[in-house]
Formats: sequence, C-alpha cells, structure tokens
Amino acid sequence: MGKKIMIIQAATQLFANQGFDATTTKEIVRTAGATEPLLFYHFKGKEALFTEILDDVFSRLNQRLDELPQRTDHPFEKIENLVGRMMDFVAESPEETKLVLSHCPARLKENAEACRRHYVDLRARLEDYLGKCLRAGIRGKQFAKVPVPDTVNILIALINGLLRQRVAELAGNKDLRESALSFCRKALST
Amino acid sequence: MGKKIMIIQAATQLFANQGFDATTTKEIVRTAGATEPLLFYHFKGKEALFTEILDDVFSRLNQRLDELPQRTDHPFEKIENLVGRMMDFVAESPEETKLVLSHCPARLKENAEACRRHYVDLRARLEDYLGKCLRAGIRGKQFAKVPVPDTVNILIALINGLLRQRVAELAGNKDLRESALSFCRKALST
Amino acid sequence: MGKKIMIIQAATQLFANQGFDATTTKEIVRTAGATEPLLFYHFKGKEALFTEILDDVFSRLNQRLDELPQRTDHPFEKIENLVGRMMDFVAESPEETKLVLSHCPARLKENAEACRRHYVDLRARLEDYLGKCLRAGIRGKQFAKVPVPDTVNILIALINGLLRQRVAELAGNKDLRESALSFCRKALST
Amino acid sequence: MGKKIMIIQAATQLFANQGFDATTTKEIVRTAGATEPLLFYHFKGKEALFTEILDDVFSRLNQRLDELPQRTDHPFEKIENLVGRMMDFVAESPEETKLVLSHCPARLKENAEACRRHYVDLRARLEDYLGKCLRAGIRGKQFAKVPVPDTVNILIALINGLLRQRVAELAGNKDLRESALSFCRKALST
DNA sequence: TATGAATGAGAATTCATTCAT
DNA sequence: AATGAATGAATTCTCATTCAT
Repeated sequence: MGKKIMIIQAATQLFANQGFDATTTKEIVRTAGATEPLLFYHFKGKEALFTEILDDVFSRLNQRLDELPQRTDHPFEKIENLVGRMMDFVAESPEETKLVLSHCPARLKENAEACRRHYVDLRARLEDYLGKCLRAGIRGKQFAKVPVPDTVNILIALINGLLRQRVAELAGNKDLRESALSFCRKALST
Repeated sequence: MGKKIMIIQAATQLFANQGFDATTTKEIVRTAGATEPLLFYHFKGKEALFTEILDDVFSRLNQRLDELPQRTDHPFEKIENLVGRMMDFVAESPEETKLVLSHCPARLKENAEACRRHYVDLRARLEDYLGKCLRAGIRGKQFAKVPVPDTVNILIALINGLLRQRVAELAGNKDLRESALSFCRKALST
Repeated sequence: MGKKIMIIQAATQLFANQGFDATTTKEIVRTAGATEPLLFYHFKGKEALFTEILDDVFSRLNQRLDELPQRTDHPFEKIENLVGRMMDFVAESPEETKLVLSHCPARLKENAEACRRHYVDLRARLEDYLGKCLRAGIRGKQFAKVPVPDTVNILIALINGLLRQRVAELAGNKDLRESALSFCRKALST
Repeated sequence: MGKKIMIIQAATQLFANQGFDATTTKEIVRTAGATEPLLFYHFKGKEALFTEILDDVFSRLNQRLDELPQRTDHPFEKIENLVGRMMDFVAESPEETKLVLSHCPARLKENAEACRRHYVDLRARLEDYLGKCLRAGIRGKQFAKVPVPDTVNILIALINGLLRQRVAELAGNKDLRESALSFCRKALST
C-alpha cells in the first residue's frame, strides 16, 4: 500500500543527505520498508528513480514561479516576490532543495543532459525575470543605473548562497530574507 | 619521475569534476600513468589521498587569508581585499576550488570530521573577519547601521555564490568582482 | 480469448529463436499480449510450458511417422517416404523443428529426463526403421552389402544435417530432398 | 599460477556441456579454483571470455584446414583428407567442438556478429573446397555428373551430422569415418 | 480468467585494497 | 618505487514465481 511513494520519499531523503552515488538501492528500500525488486518494478533503475524525483521537484518549483504576479507597484516588489517564493520552497521542501542544490547539474550516466537542462532552464528563467525587472526599475528611476547583466548574476549568486545556507545545517537556520532584501534594496536604490 | 605528484594531480582533477564517489582508483592511476598498488604505496587509501589534497588546498587558502593586511584606510577595503583573495584563489586553482565547493562538507567514512572542520573553521574565520570589519565600519560611521550577524551571513552567501559561478562552466566566466563590490559598497554605505 | 494459445505460440517462437534460457517469461507474455501471472495460471512454470510444447511437437512428429506405409515395392521407397515425412514436417512447423533441434537433448532442471527420452525414442525409432529397411534391401539384393549399423548412423546423420540446414537461415533454403535421395540411392545401389 | 588458463579450461568445458546462458561466472571460477573478480580481471566479461575461446577454436580449426594438401592423385582423396581433418579435430578437442556445434551461430549480446562470421566463413570455406573438388572430379571423369551445389550441401550436411554424433554421448562413439567415406565414394563414383 | 504489486534467490560486474615479487 | 595477479565485500539489476484481488 503506497510502497512506491515510500520508495520515492526514502530516496529523496537519502539522495539529498548522502548523495546519489553514496546511496544504495538496498538502503533506499530498507528505509522504505520495501524490497529491491520492487524498486526496479516501479522504476527503470536507480537513475530513473533519481530523475523522476528531480523532474518532480523542478516541476513544482517552476509552478511556484509561474504563479508570481506579473504586475506590481514597484519593481523591487518583484524581486521580493521571487526571493520569497524561493525561500518558501526551501522551507516547504528542504530535502528536495538540498537534493537539487547538491546534485544539479549532476553526473549521471544516462540522464545527465535532462538534469542539466532543468538547471540551465531555471537559471535562464531567473536571468530573464531579474533582467526585465532591473531594466524596468532603471527605466522608471526606481533603481540606480546598475549594470544589468552583472547585477543579475550577483542577485542570482546571492540567492543561491542564501538557499544553500538555509539547507546546510551550518550557519544557523535563521531566515535572512528580510535582511537580504534590505541589503539589495539599498544597493539598487537611486 | 614524480608519479606521486601525477597521482595527486589526476585525483584532484577527477574528484573535482566527477566527485569522490564517482571517481575510481583505477581511473586515477590510469589518468596519472601509474598503477593501483602504487597509489596505495604512496597513500593509505582513496580517502587518505582525498584528505591530503583537501588539507593542502585549505592550507594554501588559509595562508592567503593570513597575508591579508590588517590595517586599511577604509573598512570596505578589507572587504575588497578579502573578496580579491578569494577570487584570485579560484583563478589560480580552479580545480581545487571546485573540489572544495562540491565536496565540503564531504561524506567520508573516516575523515569526515577533519573535512568538516576545515569547512567550519573557514566559515568561522570569514565570520570573524567580516564581523569585525562591519562593526568597525559602523562605529566609524563609514557603514550604515546594518545588522551585523545577518549582514555577515549575506556577504558570505554572496561570496559563496560568486565562487560557484566562477567555477561552474555556466553563466559566463566573467569576473564579477568589481560589480559585486560596488553592489556591496552601496548596500553598506551611509 | 485464447490467451493460452497466444502464450504457447509466443513461447514456441521465442524458445526456438533465442533458446530456453535466453527467453524470459516476461518476454513471452509481452509477445503474447498477456501477463505473467496468467502464464503461471495456465502452466506450472516456464519449464512446464516448454515441456508441453516439446511433448506436442514430438507427438505430432511421431504421428506422422506412424502413418508411414509399411509395404512398398522397393525398400528405397521406405527411405524416400521417411525423408519426405521429415522434410514435410520441417516445412509445416519450422519453428517447432528449430526448437527441437536446438534444445534436444535440453538441459532442464526438472524435466530433463522426459526431454531426453523423446530424443532417444525418436532416434531408436529411426534406427529401427532404417535398419529393417536396409536389411530387407540387402536380403532382396536391391541394396549392396553395406554395413547396416554404420549405414543407419550415416543416414541419420545426413537427415539431421539436412534438417538443420533447412531450419538455419544460412545455406539457401533450397529443398535438397531429391538430390539427397539420389545421392543415397546411388550409394546403396547394387 | 596459470589461473587464467584454468578459467579458460573450466569455461570451455562448462559452456560446451551446459550452454553459455546456463553457465554462471561463479560456476566457472569455482571449477577453476579462482574467484570471480579474477575472471573479470583477465577478461572483459563473460561474453568476452566466451568469444576468446571461440576465436581460439576457430583459429586452430582453420589452421588445420590450411594444412590440407592441395595436390592429390584422385579428387576423392581431397574429400577424405577434409573429413579426416574434421574428425581428427573432434577427437583432439571434443569439448571445443561441442561448444562450437551447440553455440554457433550463438545468441550473444555484444559479439554475436563476430561469432556468426566464424560460422559463415567456415561454411564458405567448406563450400569452396568441396565445390572445386567436385568440379575437378567431374571434369576428370572420376566422379559422376552430380549437381555440384546440391552435392556440396549434402556433403556438408553429412559432415555436420557426423560431427554431432561423435560429440553427443548418444549413438555410440564409433568413428564412422571409413563407412561414411565408402558411402560417399560410391555415391559419387562414375 | 485475469492482473498490479510484491519477493527470494541469484546473476554479472565493480571497487578498494593487498600480496608476492 | 613499482607492478601483475588476486580477492572480500558490495552493487545494480534480473528472473521466475506468488499473493491479493
């Protein structure tokens, strides 16, 4: 009853915390209370199981980003919304985020490309979103004349770093959202 | 003919690009033009080889940080110096940095703790350095009254994110140093 | 609707072309458009399915041989009739013949003996038939004084070889019946 | 000391008697007094081991056929020589012959084509040899005007059948060489 | 008759590591 | 310092077979 889901959950947790290579199928099914052949009955193999999890995580993350409001009073609100969504996602799905952050782009044998694509697509999406946002703000004089591409990369780097801090057990699990947004607001202000 | 060094170099490159688990001793010695027993003659085992490399990287990085000038005209210069050293290190030793960023804290069987310590120590060092720096700047009115611990974490997250961007083949290998420093300078300015 | 028959047909074809060991129950049911539990519902197991097919093939072949006319004008006609029946059987049931030729005596775990018996019985039957035939011909001066047991074995070897050529895709699928009979007729003639 | 050879011998025997699929690597190394990793150290895999054996058998058989004298007093002597070589080979290397007869063309996953080639080449060689021989004999009136291609196939079928009888434990292991040659001599005579 | 889910036993293969030289 | 041969312990994955429905 629901052993497939148990396997997915066990695998997610183990992949996130030990890495793909260091996690054995035996360990997964033991954690899930299942047997190895069942894993291979439901999934084509260890990599397919990993890929299925990854696809699901990215699909859910992209869904969250789809829901971001397009219209806002101030362009910085859009940045706030983006950061908010990302941090919320980490809070909701810490294991999944950990898995993505430590495996993407991953070194798989068969599905490496699919995995890389997720990563590249997400990055492109963030670049697009932030780029538009910055240009609009600069045009509307709400932002100083910052160099757009560089600033986009800086913002992405910062978000990436913040997510990693949240996910790592180190550095206190405090939500730096507000402070970080203040930091950026000031850096971008006219 | 320095086969030990060949092994270290091959291992560094392979660990950095494929990960510790995905790299086999056979692959290392093939790349190095050596044989497996020789690897075990020079190193206690695969983990010991990894640890030796890691120790060396951290030792060199810490040395760089030791050399940072303690006295500067403006506290932001200290931040500039720090960021500069880190970015220089990546430029000099990209493989080594990649190895550290993707493996630390690593999941080793025997030396996990030693590895974790490197990571924790470095983080503590950065926190200390940046904390002092911020407090001094706030005291001297060169910086706005930012919340120190949060801002320290934000700066570390940003540096971490920037290093990762540099090391990843994605996102253009442009050095964002100057832009990032401008970004931070403005964010911290009074 | 007749899935049992579908399974038998699929199994026959696969066993014949890939061998018993190399054919999986999954492959059989996939080819037959059925599911594995159904195979086990209809047959005790993979070996039982194989044995059932084999029994059927031998039963049909033996039936054909039962029908051989006992009285003929010339003893060589009996050889002609035998060779004809065998070649007809291959033409009618090429897959089944292929299965028998490549698996008999087969290496089964449970029914090896039953399988071997089929083979031994058929051989004995052929030896008996050809032996009687040769002795009669020699007695009646229609055949030269050939050594009977050896010639029987030679004739069986030749028939065996011819059947195999027919069943293999190689060597042109031409029916060598007439030429082979001429060859033998001359070899046996006074 | 010579464990590689032990493995080859064990594998030859087991492949010949049980078939490729029914023989496990574990069984091979147990028989050889070795361990599984050693098998994989010396050979790329189970199939590679099989292929190596097969290559060797065919190489030795072809060498024997290379040595056949080209000039003979009577064309039938050439047939005698050929049959003799083949029967000698079976006597010398019964296991190897068994292996070839029951596996060639074999159903391998990787080297099926190489294996098939051996088989096809040998067949072509026999067809060529026997064809030339028959044509010469017919031309020189030593042989009757038999249809050459058919007779070639018949001779090959007979040889194949005889070899199989020798190799099978059934049918008495008597060497039918002389009887078979008499049989053919008469069939071909003018 | 029919099936989705599940499993015990075992397959080939790999890996880090060691031994003898 | 260097290697060819060897191995214990695992790993991923497959297979025939069964259970519950």
